Amino acid sequence: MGKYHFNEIEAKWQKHWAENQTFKAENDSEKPKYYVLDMFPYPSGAGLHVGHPLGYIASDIYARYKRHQGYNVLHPQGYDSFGLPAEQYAIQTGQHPAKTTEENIARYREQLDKIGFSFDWSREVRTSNPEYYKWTQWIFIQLFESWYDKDLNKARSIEELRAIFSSEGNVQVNAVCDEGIQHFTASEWLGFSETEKQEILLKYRLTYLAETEVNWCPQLGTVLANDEIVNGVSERGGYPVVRKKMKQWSMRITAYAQRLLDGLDKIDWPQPLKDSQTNWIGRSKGASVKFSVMSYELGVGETSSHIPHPSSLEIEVFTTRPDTIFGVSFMVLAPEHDLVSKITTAEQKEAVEKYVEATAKRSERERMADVKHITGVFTGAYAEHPFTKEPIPIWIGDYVLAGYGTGAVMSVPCGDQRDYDFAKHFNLPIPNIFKDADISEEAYSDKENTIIANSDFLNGLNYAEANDKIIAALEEKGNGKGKINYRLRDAVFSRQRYWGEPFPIYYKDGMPHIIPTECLPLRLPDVEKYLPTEEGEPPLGRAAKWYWDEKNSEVVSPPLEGQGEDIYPLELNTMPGWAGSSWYFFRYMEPGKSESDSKRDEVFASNEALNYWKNVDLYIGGSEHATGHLLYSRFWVKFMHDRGLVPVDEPFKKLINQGMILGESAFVYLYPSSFGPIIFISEGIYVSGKYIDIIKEIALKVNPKLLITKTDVKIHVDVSFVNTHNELDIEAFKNWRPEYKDAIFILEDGSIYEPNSSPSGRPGGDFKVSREVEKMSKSKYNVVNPDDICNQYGADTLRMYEMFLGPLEQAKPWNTAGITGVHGFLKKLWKLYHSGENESFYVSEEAASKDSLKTLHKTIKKVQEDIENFSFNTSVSSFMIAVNELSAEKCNSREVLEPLAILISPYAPHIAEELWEKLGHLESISTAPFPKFEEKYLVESTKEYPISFNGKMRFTLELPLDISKEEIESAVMAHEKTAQYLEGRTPKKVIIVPGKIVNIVG
RNA sequence: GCUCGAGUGGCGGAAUUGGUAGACGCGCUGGAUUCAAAAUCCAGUUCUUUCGGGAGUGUGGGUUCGAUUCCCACCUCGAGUACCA
Repeated sequence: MGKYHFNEIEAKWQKHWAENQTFKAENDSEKPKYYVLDMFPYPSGAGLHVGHPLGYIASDIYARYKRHQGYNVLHPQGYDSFGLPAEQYAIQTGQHPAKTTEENIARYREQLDKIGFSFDWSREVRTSNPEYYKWTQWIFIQLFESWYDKDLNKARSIEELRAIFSSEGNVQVNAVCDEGIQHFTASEWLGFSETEKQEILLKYRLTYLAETEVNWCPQLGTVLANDEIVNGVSERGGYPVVRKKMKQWSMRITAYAQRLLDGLDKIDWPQPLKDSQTNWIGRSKGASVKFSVMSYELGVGETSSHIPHPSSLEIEVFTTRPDTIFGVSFMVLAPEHDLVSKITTAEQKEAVEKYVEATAKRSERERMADVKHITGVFTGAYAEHPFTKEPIPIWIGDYVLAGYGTGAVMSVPCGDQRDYDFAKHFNLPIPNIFKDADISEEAYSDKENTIIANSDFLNGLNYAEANDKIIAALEEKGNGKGKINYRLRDAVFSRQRYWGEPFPIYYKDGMPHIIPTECLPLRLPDVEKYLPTEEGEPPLGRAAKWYWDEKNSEVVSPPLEGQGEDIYPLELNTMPGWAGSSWYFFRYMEPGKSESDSKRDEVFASNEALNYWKNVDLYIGGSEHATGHLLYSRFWVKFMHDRGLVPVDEPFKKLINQGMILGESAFVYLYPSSFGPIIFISEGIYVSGKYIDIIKEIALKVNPKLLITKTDVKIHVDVSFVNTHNELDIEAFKNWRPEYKDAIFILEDGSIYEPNSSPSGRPGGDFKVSREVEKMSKSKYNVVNPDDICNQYGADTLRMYEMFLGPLEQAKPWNTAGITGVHGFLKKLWKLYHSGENESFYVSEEAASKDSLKTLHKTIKKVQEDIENFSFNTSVSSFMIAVNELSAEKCNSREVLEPLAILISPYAPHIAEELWEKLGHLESISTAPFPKFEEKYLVESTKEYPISFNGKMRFTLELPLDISKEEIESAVMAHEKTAQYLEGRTPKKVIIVPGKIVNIVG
């Protein structure tokens, strides 16, 4: 009875919470609302490891704390269940991803339930559920049906754009759209065919089709992510990968660049995260400048007939330093730049093509990171300097990336280090345009302290003056203008994959058309194989029925030759992972479908729900989402806000990043002997090097001539075979892999392992492994499973230990050995309430001691501050200190033990509920008011002053707190130890900070 | 390469605004209890030392009566880098 039976207690309360729907959020409540959300988990086949719940535990503590504070808390959970791993698994095994996803979710749920989270599961969402992705498709259609009005600075409906075109053409329209759209009048517009109109409208839509560069792997017939490419070849299979242009759906996120930047000031996010979004968006002020390509009559070299219209070609560059334009001595285009093939001369053709081909094999990241190898090729062509009219050689170089800016740079080697290095390497001129600047060794890039020289009308001006003057001159000449440039690129939205949302799009006369919203969801069709088709089309190309019958509004089989005139092919790509996760937080606001008032079938979320919950108050997740999910969802929310779909324009008010929990991998050293079984070497023997002689002895019996050399081979061993003392369970290890069955083990003491005769009596007691901290992953065999921890120590122990490991936002290694400390603490806590006979439950109704009340109140203060600062690790320490003190004081009064149970309940909810019930309460502890801190219990009358000499603390002295500085000084100077440390010197100065410190200088 | 973050005992980490460095826990050492083990309890545990002391928060400088904390330069590790989620 008296013992802490965590397994029974936890099962009992988890059942109680589920049956009573204790954590169900209300959409209609007198209480203030609070919305706590975790980043969407992807249900992987490996299940949860102890690193995953870290953030969930933190947010759960916060959610429970807020309930104690009297809030109506929404704390939901669901699954981001579309994604690549399930598809990869489907390719390997042929199983439908829906099936494996379902299984993975069931496993996740089971694991999550064991940890005792206070989730409102009635609101669960799954992105791969048609009931959910219907609305992802619906939002896509809203984007398709919208354009961005720069004058009003918001998204508007395409219908309004059509109306403008019909009444006044497009000349006055100030929109974010494709480049180079021709102007037309209202009457011209009305004269266009529907297909022509669609073609034009597509250039304005917020989601549109565009040619974008991708990593194409011809053998796999698919596009790869950068991290699926290792050393230029595919991670899977090792096939070559090339950069290739492909027509894909894009999202005009660049329309929102400035608003995404401005919005950062309104949200409470960690500064590094804001910084990374700021840098990602990359706003820079400068000028766009056009350089004409020179015809050969103006340039040098032979005349060349392959330039179609001499001087009509232009290279547009963006520069942040237009003031340095007179320092331009060459230009560099990205090898993929459209103009490259048009301007390259016959002599340079071969070299250029070779270079372009070589560049196509390099990844963007590789090109950015590699600054050591300077490469490039001269195109043979020249551009005309807009002011000096001098010819400027045009080069191509892979340090210029096609997707950045215009994919071309004007190179000013005296002012930019990369240009400088390029010029030095290829022996190009480096004209100096800075007064008194030394550019013999490196470029001079300081723009604040510079005076422009050798620059015609800019001579003698500083950066700001020159900048303004040159922009004015460029605008006057018509070959440039001041411009704000963003590094942010439009987001590619197509994936050549199966396991994602189908686009509600079909193609008619080559133009995309949307499926009527009442026909949604457009369900993902079945395919017999999850690979691309033989023609290199995405997997949806394999679907038997994947055509749209416009007349009957249904998905049909492909039409036979000459038949089915209203039947059109459906889009074969699917949406990316971030589609479903860009709006899911709104779905949770609407009650789940099991509720009678749920409107989930009619709307993505009802207005009442959206207006009640507004935005997420606290969002916890990893910083790796900084520029993906967290930027895309802000974009979608701003768009939805523009179109009046949601009342807020930022999704997450406060955000906290949690760090990664790392694993402690175990390794065994291996000698790959050629003369017999594999030999494994215990850590100590390996480190000392003594193993060589031992192996020689073994080898001697086989063949005395064998040469034994050192080994540095070590392999991962499953951490479940290793105990907390780093000792390997040899028998379990031998059974792990058939090839280890007959292996020889050299033990820590140098002896050879014999089954059943190990010195310690247990199998393999004396074989040690080495440890290393690595990412926790299945492939490293270092995964620790939370349900194992729950079974052995309980969920409350797991929750507290995860918090105890260290600061929430930092990465830290998991070490199961340390968990006993936290578990012991919970046992001690239990004991505090079981001081009766035979360890039975006992609390007294008598007043608590002064010391106990002091312990309680300093703990209330600390824990409250800690929760509000997300410093959960330090509050676990405070609980330990509190329980240690109360145990020493033999405290058993209700006055202290009752508030203590509430205090600890966000962290260890099961034991808290159990104690609460034993204290005589019938209601769950989850909404009991949080204890109130009272200063009066903490007031001190004296202070133990540290007395320092020259900043070094030497002794302490207890003095009343209400005495004056002078009194402190005389008390300190009168102390015998003071004289001892002064060794006869007279102090130069005595620094006294009342209540803090005394420092004697001299 | 670029951007951001982190370096404190054997280990995880603590230290409110610049004010007693190492709280709390693990591990380790010794002891109590036990036939024994587990569990539990008690004491000790930064290093060094001639036992007076001395050194000490990645390295080297600086500011200050006083620096883990502020400033400058550097080193190492980790994360992100646009189709992993």
